[in-house]
Amino acid sequence: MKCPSYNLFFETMSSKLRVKILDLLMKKPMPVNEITKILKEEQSKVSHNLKRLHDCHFIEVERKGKERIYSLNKKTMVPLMKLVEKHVQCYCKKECYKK
Amino acid sequence: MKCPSYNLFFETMSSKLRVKILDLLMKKPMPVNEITKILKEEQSKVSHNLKRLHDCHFIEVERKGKERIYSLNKKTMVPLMKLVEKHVQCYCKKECYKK
DNA sequence: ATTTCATATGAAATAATATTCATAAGTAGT
DNA sequence: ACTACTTATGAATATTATTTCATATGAAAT
Repeated sequence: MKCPSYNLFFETMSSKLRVKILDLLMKKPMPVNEITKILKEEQSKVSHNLKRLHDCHFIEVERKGKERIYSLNKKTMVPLMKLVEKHVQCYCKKECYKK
Repeated sequence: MKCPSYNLFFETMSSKLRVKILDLLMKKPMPVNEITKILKEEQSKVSHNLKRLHDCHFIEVERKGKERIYSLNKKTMVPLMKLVEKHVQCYCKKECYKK
């Protein structure tokens, strides 16, 4: 079992594609080929990026026949995304820097 | 006023030096030359990285004579760090994957 | 106005990361 | 055992980010 560092945590989150994948998995678990179809990205590219996400325990895998079903680690990801969204919105909306 | 994106948020957090700077500012606000001395890093390097942190509103500045005092945006940074720490610890300690 | 100190900035050089491509590995069916 | 299908992986290449270096800016003091 790998032990993710602070930096690896954020580095892994700092890729557009990886965040897109996480957003997708927010809806429901799905196999690799479904992710590639929806995001229109190459399979190996997606697999490499899934590996990064998995190394950080942002996602989990389960075998189902030939497929591998990836699912989100909601315990960490949901509060994280909420926190970031709050911060981003705060500094994008007028209300927040009018005070 | 710049509006940080999700990716910029995480990208900015994904640098060892920048996280070190944030950790320092967690203790107290300080000017650039104090940061450079403590971290033993070049001034311009520190300044470039402070800019990134500031663009994302992770830190704030205040002028004081020739110096510029940087301080942490604790509102976002404290809960963020706690969240990450929790996640990292969970996947580093035995208890968490024994279940 | 010029010197000094503190910090910022632009651009080239360097380092780190991601993507691509070819191929391997695993599974299920015939 | 062979084929088809799904996903993983290694290594070369391409892309992106960081650092460095030279210099600019800005504030205070003389």
